[in-house]
Amino acid sequence: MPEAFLHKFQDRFVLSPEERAGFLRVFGRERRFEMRQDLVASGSSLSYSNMIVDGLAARYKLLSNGRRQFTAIHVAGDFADLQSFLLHRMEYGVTALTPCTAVTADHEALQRLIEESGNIQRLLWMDTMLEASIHQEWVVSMGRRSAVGRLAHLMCELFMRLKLVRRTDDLSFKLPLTQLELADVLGLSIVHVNRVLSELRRERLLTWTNHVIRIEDWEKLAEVAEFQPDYLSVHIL
Amino acid sequence: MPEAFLHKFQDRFVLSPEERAGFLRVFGRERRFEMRQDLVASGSSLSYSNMIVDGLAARYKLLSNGRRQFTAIHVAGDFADLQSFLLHRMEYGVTALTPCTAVTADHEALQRLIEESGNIQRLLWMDTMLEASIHQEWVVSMGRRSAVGRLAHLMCELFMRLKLVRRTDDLSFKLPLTQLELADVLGLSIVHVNRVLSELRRERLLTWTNHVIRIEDWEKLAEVAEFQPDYLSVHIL
DNA sequence: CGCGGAATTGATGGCGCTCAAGCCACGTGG
DNA sequence: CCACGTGGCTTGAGCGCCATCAATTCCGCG
Repeated sequence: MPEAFLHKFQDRFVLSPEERAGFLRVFGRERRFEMRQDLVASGSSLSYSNMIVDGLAARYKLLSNGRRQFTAIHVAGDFADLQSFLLHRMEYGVTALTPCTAVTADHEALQRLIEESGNIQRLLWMDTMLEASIHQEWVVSMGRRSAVGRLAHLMCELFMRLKLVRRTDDLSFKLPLTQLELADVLGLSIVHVNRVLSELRRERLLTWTNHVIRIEDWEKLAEVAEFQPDYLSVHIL
Repeated sequence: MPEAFLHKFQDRFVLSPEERAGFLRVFGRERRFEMRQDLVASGSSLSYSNMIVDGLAARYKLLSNGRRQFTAIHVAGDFADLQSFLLHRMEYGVTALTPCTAVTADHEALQRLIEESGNIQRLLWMDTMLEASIHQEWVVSMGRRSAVGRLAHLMCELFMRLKLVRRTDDLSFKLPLTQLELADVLGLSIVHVNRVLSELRRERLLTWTNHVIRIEDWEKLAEVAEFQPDYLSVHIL
């Protein structure tokens, strides 16, 4: 299942068969998490990192009087906490947004793998750079996009990322979040998320029923979002 | 001058004398940029990367009808566009916020260096992870902090980062930006930045005169900002 | 059927935006 | 020396987006 990770890089990065095998071998036991269960607590130190292979997980930080902000959403093929490998101490928590399964990469094994293959280290480095790109785009969203644009942009992004790892179905994908969680992703209030959603529905850009997002009008949605997929290093669709 | 880069990691990461020498050798000619001159244009491909050695630079993205959002501020010791090394195409612009000098690291030389020393590749990887941490904290700021908290937090962050590379003087540091630029960093309007600044001044938390920020009350400023410096992987002050 | 969590809708208020005007410092040229 | 232009800062008025609070309604599930 960790193959999803490799899908993200498509033809941009090819490993030799041995590297590929070595990479896949680094992943150990599979663990299952309930919705809302934390995979990793903020402040902890770990001897392994988690890669999501199914479901959605998210990083979050808490502020005083209960405010919460998600800083990243992880889909299949994403490392949730590679930070713990390099920086030794997590400064955010990771929680399961949906029932979610992860495989672990033991840090010592990862270390050995990297020493054998600088190529794989480069691949992991590239992955964190891609993450950084996404963070930056979120900064743009929160700073300069309207609530509608922000939501539209997130939906475009998730669609593209899920498509890369083959978790979409035509123009729709599973998104079993609550509106509260979406609010904490977007930096909005739950009530306003509701209204913005209804606006996108009214304009026939997308629907969200039974926990499934269906994009009704990709062109218009991308226009409202001012979505430029370059930052995902993707060149499809 | 690229030594500033190494300061950031303090004792967390030590290179052997040879690695250190090799690392420093990779940097070539020094280039000087005027205020508001672009070091790198969005969309370009480069054969080298820029490390800031003096002044301030910033990444930005533009949206329709003139909106601009800075996604990162770079101080001495920061790579402005390491992205071009791994991803080949810049998806943001980099501009000089102040007169600014940079040294270039040729990609081919960088490549050779990395092949010799996985340790250095690890160091660079760590640097982009640190960047990602900062981006994430910005997301938290923009999503869940008030305008006052946001500005306070930025000042705390800049102070710590500049201190690490020895660009502070007691509790003050040079920050020769305009309020417009600050607005595009914080995702606020210029008018509101002005008001928020005057509030911090009124509360005697900081002053900003002659392009110098002076923190008058670190404790209170950090409290208003809810500043937790862990994300900078710094353990001083 | 009844419960509880989530979604929706309405009312109200405030933070932060826009527009507009005025101020100040600085440089330039008559 | 003054007139003028320019760029940045400051302040006020008014408004709108989005938050908060409070009801209801919807829906899945025991």
